[in-house]
Amino acid sequence: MLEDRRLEVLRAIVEDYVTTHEPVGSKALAERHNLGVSPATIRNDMAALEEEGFIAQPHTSAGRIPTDLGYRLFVDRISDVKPISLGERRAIEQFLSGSVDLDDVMVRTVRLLAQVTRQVALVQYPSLTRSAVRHVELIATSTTRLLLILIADTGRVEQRQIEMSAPVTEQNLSDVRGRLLSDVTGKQFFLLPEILERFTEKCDPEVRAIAAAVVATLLDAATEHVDERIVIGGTAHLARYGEAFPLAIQPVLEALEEQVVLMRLMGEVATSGVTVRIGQETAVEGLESTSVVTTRYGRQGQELASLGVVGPTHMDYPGAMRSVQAVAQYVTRIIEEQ
Amino acid sequence: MLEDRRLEVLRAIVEDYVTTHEPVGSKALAERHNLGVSPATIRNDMAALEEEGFIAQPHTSAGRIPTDLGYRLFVDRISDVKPISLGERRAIEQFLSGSVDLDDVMVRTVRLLAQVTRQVALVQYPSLTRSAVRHVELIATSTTRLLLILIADTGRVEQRQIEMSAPVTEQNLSDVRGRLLSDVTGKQFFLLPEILERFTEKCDPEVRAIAAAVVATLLDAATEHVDERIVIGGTAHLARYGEAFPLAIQPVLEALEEQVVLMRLMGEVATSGVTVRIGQETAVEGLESTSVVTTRYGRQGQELASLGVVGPTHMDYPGAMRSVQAVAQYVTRIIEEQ
DNA sequence: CTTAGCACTCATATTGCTTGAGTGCCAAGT
DNA sequence: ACTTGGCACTCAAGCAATATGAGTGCTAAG
Repeated sequence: MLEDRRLEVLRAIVEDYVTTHEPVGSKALAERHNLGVSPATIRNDMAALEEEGFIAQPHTSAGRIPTDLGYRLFVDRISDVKPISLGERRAIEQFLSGSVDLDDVMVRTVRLLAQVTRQVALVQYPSLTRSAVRHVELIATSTTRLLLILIADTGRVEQRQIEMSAPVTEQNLSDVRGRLLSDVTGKQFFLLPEILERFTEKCDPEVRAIAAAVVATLLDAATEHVDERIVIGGTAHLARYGEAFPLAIQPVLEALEEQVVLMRLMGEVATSGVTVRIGQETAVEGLESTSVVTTRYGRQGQELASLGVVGPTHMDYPGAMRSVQAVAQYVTRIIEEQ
Repeated sequence: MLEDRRLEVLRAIVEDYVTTHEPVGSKALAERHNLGVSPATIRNDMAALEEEGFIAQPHTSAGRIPTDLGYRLFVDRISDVKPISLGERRAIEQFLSGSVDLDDVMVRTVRLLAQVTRQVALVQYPSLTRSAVRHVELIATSTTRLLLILIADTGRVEQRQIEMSAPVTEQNLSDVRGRLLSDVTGKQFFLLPEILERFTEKCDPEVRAIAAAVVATLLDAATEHVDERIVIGGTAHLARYGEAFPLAIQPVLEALEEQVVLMRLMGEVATSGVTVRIGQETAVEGLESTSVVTTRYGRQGQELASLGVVGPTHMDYPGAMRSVQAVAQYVTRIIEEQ
């Protein structure tokens, strides 16, 4: 059918353009893909596709390149994401195994993802709000200084100093510590505000000052800049395009250094499946000519955070989607083992 | 004296080249700096400087640019590092104050340094070996799983999982924890191997398995990849040069993603003062056409780690040296407050 | 030792020209 | 109604020839 062949032509254009990075013409298409029709016919289809806004010409005497809309259609309707090969599977497994702690897992993951996709990779630390308290520790580092340590079941550790106006006795501290431990251990972080609401009141008057300070700090640490940390890797891949493309890398690098931007990229992700945002769709200044492929990781229904890649709009979408998904799967597993 | 004027000329060349990024000619020099001599005289001096290898001509009919050797001389003998202004001082202070934990201090510092110098900034986490144990915590997360947490007096936290073959009772754990705490609290990390050498033997036979595992893990965490973490920021500044210069940014970005390379950059630093490595002197593949300005931070005699910037050889050396030094001073102060 | 004068060099910019990839359209074919 | 070969047309990119001028080195005079 006609409509079908047009999609075939679009797919061929996207695939060729992604590999060659050069506008593709009707003749080349007819040669490289056996579409069973002549260049002239393809030209007609191309004219139609251009009319509909899926492809464009850089200049009159050049071939066509896909528009953002073209990539969109490609991703939505044409491409099929193949499962990863056994070899890749093994490589991922090997790369991630042997991590000593959460930081290590994050760093290895981002490197792996960057290497596999040959793009800039982003990995967000597991959210505190979506995980549970494994342990809380409260230590006096001097008579008026406390150190609060929060350990999540994902292996994430947060620490905060607490400055007390009056000296704290070991006994009082121990009292608060004990109550706190039994109240919060194993609980989900997002439940803490509720759970600790009446914590201070229930304590002996003697230790209320400590309790109040500790609860305040704990809630602050558990909620404030909860999902802030994002690891980036593979920025060198950006330079690969450098000269040849309108992809000026400075704004991209700048955008990648803005926590706020990254949070938006990683936050607005569908809870299931792989999210692809193409060009303008990223809605981020500096990333207008890049695409972002992300997915969530963590057990289903309790997704911890996101990871993904950022690359030029002419990236290998099926490949990126496949790798991102596979890596997310393995990270989920590794973190649950921690 | 003649020799003096030649240095003056070199300084003028370096300064002009650093600001304009274009080869500077004799005429322009005579106009912009009042050297009191004519362009012809300057040409003679330039010929001599070129003979000695301090400057070079990109091509016959162009002005001169400094060579690595020229920058070296400039840094060693000519430039004077002015103290930072009160405004800058305030800005630094304000930027760094209000950090909630060590991670926060590191991130803020690297951003600050990148912003002030407009270069790529590197900040190394405080070395464990050079700091002391503030606290050790040992927690059972299941009957056979322990979590060891190390807190340094710099605020740095390390954590490790310990997998036991046999179940561990709370009492035994408490025993080991108590001994460990009293043995290591306040001690310098580099003394730990010695201190803990006979730890296991001194324990009750019942808890020796635990003790052995804990000590092994602790020593591993305290010594193995001790200085590995380095924070990078301001990579977008690299792109500023991008097109216009032989500074291909890909190799630079690649080098900056290699922990080993970074360690070499940050490790080989004079214990006092600011270290400047120019071009080839960096002895790092990918950084041949960049310079690295680093210094150590931390109390004198007990330097914790290094920080610095990486930029093109035609950077503003006095400015970079000044900023690096100033930031190091403030970081030292902030970390000691932690 | 300094300086003016001058011939020389050579990267860069400009211009005009050629080439050819690729298109759009039309008329003929199935 | 779609497909296809033919053909005129467009225009970026490459190339050669030329012009420009910044900057130099050298020489001879001050």
